[in-house]
Amino acid sequence: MSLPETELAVFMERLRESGIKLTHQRMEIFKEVASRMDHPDAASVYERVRERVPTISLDTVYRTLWMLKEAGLITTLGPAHDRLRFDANTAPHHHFVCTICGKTEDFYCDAFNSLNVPQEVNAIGVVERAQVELRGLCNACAKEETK
Amino acid sequence: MSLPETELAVFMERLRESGIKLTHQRMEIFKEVASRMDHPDAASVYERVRERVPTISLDTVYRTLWMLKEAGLITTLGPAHDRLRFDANTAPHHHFVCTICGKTEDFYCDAFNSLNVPQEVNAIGVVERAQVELRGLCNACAKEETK
DNA sequence: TTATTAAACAGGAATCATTCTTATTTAGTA
DNA sequence: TACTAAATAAGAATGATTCCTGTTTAATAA
Repeated sequence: MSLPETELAVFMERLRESGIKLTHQRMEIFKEVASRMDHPDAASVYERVRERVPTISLDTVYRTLWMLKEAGLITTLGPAHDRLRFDANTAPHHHFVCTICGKTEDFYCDAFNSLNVPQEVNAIGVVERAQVELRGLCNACAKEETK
Repeated sequence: MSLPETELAVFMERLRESGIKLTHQRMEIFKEVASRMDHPDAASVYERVRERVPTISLDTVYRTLWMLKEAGLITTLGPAHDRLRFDANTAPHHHFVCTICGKTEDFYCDAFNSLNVPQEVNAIGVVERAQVELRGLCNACAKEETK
């Protein structure tokens, strides 16, 4: 529940320098998502923040989370902003995911195929497969960016 | 478009040994998803298969894709069967994802923080972050499994 | 080959997450 | 304290996915 002073200060500074208004709602949403070590979905953030700000809307939660992502203060899990995708490539391979358009490309790398899983993970579960996920800008989106 | 004989044989054998009926629809859906190197969503598979089997339903495509995943013939991208999740952990870390329940846990590993990205990837785009994604069974689901 | 039956199917309705629209409120500034 | 562009709340709309129900079919055995 407790949040380091610095994190909150970075958040406020980041908004100010981008000319984004610092609202009560944004403050509470950021505090909520930053204080949680699980990976909450929007509905879960909404439920919790609502205890403190009963009139908040789900739409505001979504808008704020995307804004935080835009500002580089949080990230999303899974292919960005996109729907479920299926993969029939059963050979060992890895993924490059564009953080803008969500495009996912396979690539191959022997070194990545034989990663040594750390002890620590055994406490969580049994690993069946290890994949490297590279996130960045694909060439098409990089071209857009330079405008 | 062409699909190695062996892949199709494995598919048919896998269904037979599980007592799952080999239908025309399942055959076409598997052939479609197995022959594509992109990562199609259900709607895209549906559109393509419909050219050959005009009466097929979207529901059948979904059911069949999940069945193929259950049988280990395909995988899904992103957190399993689940919605978009947000992550405020900005420190370098990695993920363990349970393939059954979709639960995602952070873990830390210095060796994984400094992976050498292969040349090949430069042709795709610019990498901003490298994360290892371990997939497997979490302890809770493993316990369920042993029944 | 034909009959039987449980499984699978098609089609449409229902659900659920996410986004959009619009009228109202508010943070930042003068 | 007043002004204004930006942000909000509420509910409608959209879009993906799943459920429901009556019909069809693959697998099996006579």
